[in-house]
Amino acid sequence: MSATLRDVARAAGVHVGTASRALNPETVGMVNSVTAKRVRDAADRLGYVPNPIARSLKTNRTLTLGAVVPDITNPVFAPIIRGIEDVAAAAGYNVLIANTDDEPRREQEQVASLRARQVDGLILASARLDDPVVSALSAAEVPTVLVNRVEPEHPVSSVAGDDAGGIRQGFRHLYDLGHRRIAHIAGPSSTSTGVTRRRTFRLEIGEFGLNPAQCPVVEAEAYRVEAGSECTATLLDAHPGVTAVMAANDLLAIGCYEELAGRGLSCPADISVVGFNDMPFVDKVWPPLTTIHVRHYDAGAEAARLMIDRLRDPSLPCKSVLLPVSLVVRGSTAPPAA
Amino acid sequence: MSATLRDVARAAGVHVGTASRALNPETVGMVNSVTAKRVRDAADRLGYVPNPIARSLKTNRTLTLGAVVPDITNPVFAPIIRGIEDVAAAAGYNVLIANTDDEPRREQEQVASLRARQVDGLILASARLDDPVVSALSAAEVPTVLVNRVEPEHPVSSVAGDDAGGIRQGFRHLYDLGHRRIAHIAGPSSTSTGVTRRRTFRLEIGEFGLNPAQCPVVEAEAYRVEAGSECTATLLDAHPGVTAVMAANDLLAIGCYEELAGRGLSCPADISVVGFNDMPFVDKVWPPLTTIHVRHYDAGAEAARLMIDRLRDPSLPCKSVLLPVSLVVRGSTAPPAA
DNA sequence: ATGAAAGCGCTAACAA
DNA sequence: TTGTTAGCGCTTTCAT
Repeated sequence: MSATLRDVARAAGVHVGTASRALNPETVGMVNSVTAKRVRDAADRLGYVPNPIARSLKTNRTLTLGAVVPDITNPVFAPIIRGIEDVAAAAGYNVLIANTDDEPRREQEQVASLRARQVDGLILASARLDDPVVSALSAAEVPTVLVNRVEPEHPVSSVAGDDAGGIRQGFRHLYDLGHRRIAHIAGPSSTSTGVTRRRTFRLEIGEFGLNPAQCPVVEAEAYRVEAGSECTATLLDAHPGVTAVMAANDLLAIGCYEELAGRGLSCPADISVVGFNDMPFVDKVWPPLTTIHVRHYDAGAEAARLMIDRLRDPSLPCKSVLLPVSLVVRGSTAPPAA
Repeated sequence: MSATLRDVARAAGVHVGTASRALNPETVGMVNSVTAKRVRDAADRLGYVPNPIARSLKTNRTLTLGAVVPDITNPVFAPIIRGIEDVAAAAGYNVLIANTDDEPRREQEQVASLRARQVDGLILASARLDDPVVSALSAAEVPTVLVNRVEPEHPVSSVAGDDAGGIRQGFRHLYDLGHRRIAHIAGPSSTSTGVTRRRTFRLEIGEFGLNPAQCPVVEAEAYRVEAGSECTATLLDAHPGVTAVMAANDLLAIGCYEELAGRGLSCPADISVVGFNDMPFVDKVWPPLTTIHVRHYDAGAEAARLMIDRLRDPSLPCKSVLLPVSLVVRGSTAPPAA
């Protein structure tokens, strides 16, 4: 096996305690610099690698974060994870990832498992609205940061894209193009993104003086392509006059594309479509999707930063960060047919 | 803080050793079943959660696996990770993920960091051909499994898609369509996928009796969209007569699309394109990409299975699994123009 | 500035 | 079957 601190101490002719102090940046000040050097040399010579398990047992900190996402395979969450990992790694933290597939029970289990593993903090991208897991965490005073989702009820830190701003930009874009019959495929009302985007859409109808009866909203069961198709079908059956649809997310927009194609309708000639998120490759579909760009990587990075700051200074208050988003105009939007 | 084993023991009126045995499935046989029940009840009552840190310190096993990928954001690697996580979780293992961005130095650092964290085994999706990291791991007898990449030189377990079979299927498809001037955009020769796919392509030229001078190969610097565009440009400049291109990967194929579009060439009317991997959304680009489907999730799952079997029984020999792949014909291939 | 020693929570070897 | 005890490798308090 590899060398232990005791081996290093012996090789340097000091006691373990001294060796420990010499090797720890925070305590090296307590030790004579020449002794410290002797210890460091011995450590190098023996290829000493500290055992974080032993340290954790003593310090009650694992330098490990838990990250819970619905599905790491989802193009929205992968960059979030990457952002978390990058800043965590830079701060000496590792991150344990868990997928929930959006099932409350799995979320519960995964969080329990991560807590059992003694993670120092939990970053949740999977929080539902009014999620009991979040209340439990907050009650247990487990450092928690929400990302991509928001929880107005509990005092937890969170970072998310500016959902309302995004919808506003998309709406204005369609309006400026001349659309007056705009539909919304809303996300699940169990998600904060779903409800915020939908609420903002509703508000915009009034804001622009459009006729609510001509601007229908239909809610998707989940942020999935198939749900987007189904909603589009419902939408078009009930409101054939719609000239544009604003989807709560790119996946739903793609589903919308499919239903449109299935009906022989062309986008954007017959119907314009706007997505949300600007996932990778959404610029390669046909037509290239006009959507709202969200900086998911930055969201993850910021969440990790919040977490680490909080860990360093537990007295820090909760903080909610809203990341700016931006409209990316591509090929799926055009003026309505005359 | 939460209850410790000592608390449980006290509450149950037994000694820690007994409590430990009673709570551990593998040793519960050594303890009187009524005592065991008493201990279990006490544990439940106190909400006892074992501290894996303490256990690890004693047992030298962390029940944690390390997974090293170039980039978790890459649609090929996300499912691999997911496969790993799912089977790992089912076996009680957690997974620590590290990204290398395909930089050898980062790979080295990440592996070192994971080893320092005492992971029980390492799954590498980032291995280059003849990777010194792999030799080091094998020399240090760290349980290692390669996924998506293969290392013929060292005795390590690996699981990968059938690269040769995939290229053969794609080649035959193009040949059957009538193509005789088929080009290959090869992956980096630092990857086993790059060299195997390229070598097989070369072999197929002979196999089908085509003229090698009319079937050029150009190597991409990396599996990236831009590289695909550049290679296509080089290819078309030097061999304007090519009627089909077989890309070593979907990203390269998409890059090929872009260069084709840039030159006003149409796919598949002017040039057919075949990808490799069948990444998510590649069926949504235009034209829908004909490609080789690889079961990445299964690859990850199988890799984790190999790892866990090996951990349970270290005497098990190394194993190399080749996953079958299949051609998915979509819209990017057609007979050559007359 | 350094040494000595206790102990984090658990497992396992040994005793009884 | 159960009790006892010695650590796993480290940090940290208390002496010196």
